[in-house]
Amino acid sequence: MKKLTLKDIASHFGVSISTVSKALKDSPEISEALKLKVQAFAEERNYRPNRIALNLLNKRTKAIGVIVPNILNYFFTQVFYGIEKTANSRGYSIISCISDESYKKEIQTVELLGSGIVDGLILSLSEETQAKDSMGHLKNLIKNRIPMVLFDRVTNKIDCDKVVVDDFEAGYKTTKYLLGTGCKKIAIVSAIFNSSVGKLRVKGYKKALEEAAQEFNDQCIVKVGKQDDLEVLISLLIADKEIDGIIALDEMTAVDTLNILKMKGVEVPNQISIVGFTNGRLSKYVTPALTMVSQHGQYIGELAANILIDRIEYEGRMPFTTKLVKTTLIERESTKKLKTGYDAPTA
Amino acid sequence: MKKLTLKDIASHFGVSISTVSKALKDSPEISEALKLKVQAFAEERNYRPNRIALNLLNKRTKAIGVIVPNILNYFFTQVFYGIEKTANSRGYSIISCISDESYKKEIQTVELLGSGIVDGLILSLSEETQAKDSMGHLKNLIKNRIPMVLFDRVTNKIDCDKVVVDDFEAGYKTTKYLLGTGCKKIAIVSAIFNSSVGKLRVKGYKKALEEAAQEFNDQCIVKVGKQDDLEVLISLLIADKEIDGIIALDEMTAVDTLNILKMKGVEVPNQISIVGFTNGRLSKYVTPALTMVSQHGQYIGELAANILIDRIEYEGRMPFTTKLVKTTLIERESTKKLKTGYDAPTA
DNA sequence: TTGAAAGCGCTAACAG
DNA sequence: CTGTTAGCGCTTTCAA
Repeated sequence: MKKLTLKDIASHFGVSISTVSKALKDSPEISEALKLKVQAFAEERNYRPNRIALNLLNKRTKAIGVIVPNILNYFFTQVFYGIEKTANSRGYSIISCISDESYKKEIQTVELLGSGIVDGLILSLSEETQAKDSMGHLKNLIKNRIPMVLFDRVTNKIDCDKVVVDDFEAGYKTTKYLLGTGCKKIAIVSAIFNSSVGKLRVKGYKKALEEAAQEFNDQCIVKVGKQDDLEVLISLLIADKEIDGIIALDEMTAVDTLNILKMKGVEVPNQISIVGFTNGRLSKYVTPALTMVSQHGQYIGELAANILIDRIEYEGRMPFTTKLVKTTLIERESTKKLKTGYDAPTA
Repeated sequence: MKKLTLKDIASHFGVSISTVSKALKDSPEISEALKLKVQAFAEERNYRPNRIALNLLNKRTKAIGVIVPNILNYFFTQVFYGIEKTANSRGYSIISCISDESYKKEIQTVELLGSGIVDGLILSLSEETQAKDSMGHLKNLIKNRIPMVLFDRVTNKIDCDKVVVDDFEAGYKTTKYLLGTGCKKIAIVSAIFNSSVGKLRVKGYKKALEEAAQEFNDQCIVKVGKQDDLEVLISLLIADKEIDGIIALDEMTAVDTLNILKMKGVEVPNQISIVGFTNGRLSKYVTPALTMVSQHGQYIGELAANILIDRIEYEGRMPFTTKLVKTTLIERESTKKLKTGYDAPTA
C-alpha cells in the first residue's frame, strides 16, 4: 500500500482533488454525506497530508536546524535537550547536525540547512572555525535572510542574535573564589585555548589576579592539545611547588587532573584546590567531589530556541540581542572553605 | 535580499526558467556565454536550489528520522552519535526527536516524521510505550511503507529491521561472572523493569542461577520506580546479609548504589560486588571504579543507520533482519578477581 | 455543492 | 541553443 495522496482519494470517489481537500478540512462547502465518506476512507487508509508539499506551499517548514560541535560533550547535550524541549513545545521539530569541531563539516552542514529545509538555525561554532576565524558560510546565511542564533562559541563578525555564557565573569569569579579560600598561586588548564570561551575565561582570571595585585605568569596557563599527555603537563606544572589552585576549563580535564594529582599523592584540596568548568555528571561522583562552574546548558538551549522562534514568527525587524547567561559556582569538596571577608558568589 | 529562485535569475536575464536550470547544471545545450553569465550571477547572489522543491520532485528527502527516549542518557547519546556519523557519511541528514519516555510524545513524533519529511526512521521505544505495549502508530508507518529500524527497546509486534543488544546473554554472562568471582547471592537493581531490555537481563540472570543450581529468589529483584528512594530499597535489600553481589541495570543506579553502600560502610567489592550496565562516563571515575557491561552504543547506531539506508536505497524486498550485538564486560575494581576454572568472558 | 486553475520551486521530456 | 509543458502534492481563489 503506497502512500495515499489526495489524488488517490479523489479518483477513488470520482470527485476532484480540491473537493477532497475541502472535505478533509471539514469545509462547509462540502455536503455532509461526501465529507463523511471521504473522512472515513482517509482515516481507514491512514491518510496523512504530505508535509513536503505543504512546506513548499507555505514556504516554511516549522523546523529549526541545530549544529553543535560535539554531542558527546555533556554541555552540548544539555543545550540540545533544552532546544528540543522548547522547540517542540512551540510546534517546531529539530534537524540536528554535528560539526565534529571541523570547519569543513560545519560549512557542509550550514549549506545543507540553509537550503530551505529549516526556518532558522541555532549553532555553536566548531573549534576549527573559531581558530580559522572565517565566517563566510554564515555571512551567506545572513544574506539569504535565514534567522540564526549563535550560542556559546560565537563571533563578532556576524550580526545576529546570540546567547553566551558570561565567561569573562566566570573566569573572574572563579579566580576570586579560589583566592578567597586562601589560594596563592592559581593555574589554568585548558583544552579549548583556541575558543572564544577559553580566552574570555583567561581574561577574567587575569583581571582577578590584577585586582589582587598578583602578577600574571604565562607558565600558569597550561594548554592541552589533542596529542598532549595531560599527566606530563601537570607534572611540569606542579613542579612549581607554589601552585595551590587549578582551574580546569572543561569537566573531563578537571576529573583527569584530579586523578593525576591523587596518583601523585597530592592532597586535594589541602595542597591544591581544583575548580572545573561544566557541571556535568562526573564531577559530583568523583572523590573528592569537584567544585564546578555550571553554565546552565539546558537554560541556554531554551533561551536560544525561544529567541529564534520569536524571530521566525515575528517578521518585524527587531534589533539583535545578545543574552549573557551568568554561571553558578557549585561548591563541593575539591576546594577549601571561603575565608571571611570575601563575598560569596551568588547564583 | 530574499532567497533567490530560478525565476528571479530567469527574469533578470530575460530567459526562461528551464534555461537557467540547465545553465546552472552546465548542460551542453546552453551556450557558453550564457552559462558563464548565469553561473557568475548565481554565485555572486549565493543561489541555492530549494531543497524542499527537490524533495517534492524526487519524492525523497535524504533525511532520516531518529527518535530516542532520552538524550541525557549516555547510551542513547552514543547511539545518536553513531547514527549521525554514518548517516552523514552516506549523504543523509538527521531529524532528531526525543520521546522523553512518553507514549503520547512518541506518537506525535512518529506522525510528524511519517508525513514525508524523512525517507526512513530509527527509533527506540519509550518506556511508556513498552509498558502499554500498543504499537498502532508504528503499524501505520509500516502500512505506509516507511522503512524503519528499531533498536535496543524493540517489540515483536512490529515486523521490521532491528538492532538489539544481546541482553539475555549479558544478564547471563554478568551473573556467571559474579558467581565466578565467588559471589553466593546476587541481587538485581532495576529502574527499567518495564522494558524489554530489563526483562531479558533478568531472564539471563535466572538462567545462570539455574545452571549454578541456585534458587531464584524474588526478593533479589529490586524494582526502583521514579518515586522510590533508592537508599531505602538498598537498605532493605542488604538487610539480607547474604547478599554479596549486585547487578545494577543502568549506570546511574550503579553509581548511586555504590555510593549508598559506601555510606553504609559496606566494603566494595569485598563485602558486596557491583556490576553495572552501560559503560558511560561515570563508572570509570568513581572509587572504586565500577565493573561495567558495555553495550557499544556507537556501534549500534552505525549498524542501525547502515541497515536503514541500505533498505531505503535498495528497493528490493530483502527479508527483515535482527542484529544481535554482544556486550562486553569491562572489569574494574568493584568486583573481585575471577577464581580459576571459570572461562573469562570474551569481547 | 463541486470543480478548474494557478502556483509554491524545480526538473526533464519534448518542441521549436 | 532556448522555450514550453507537465508534474511532484497540496491549498486556495474563482467559476460553474
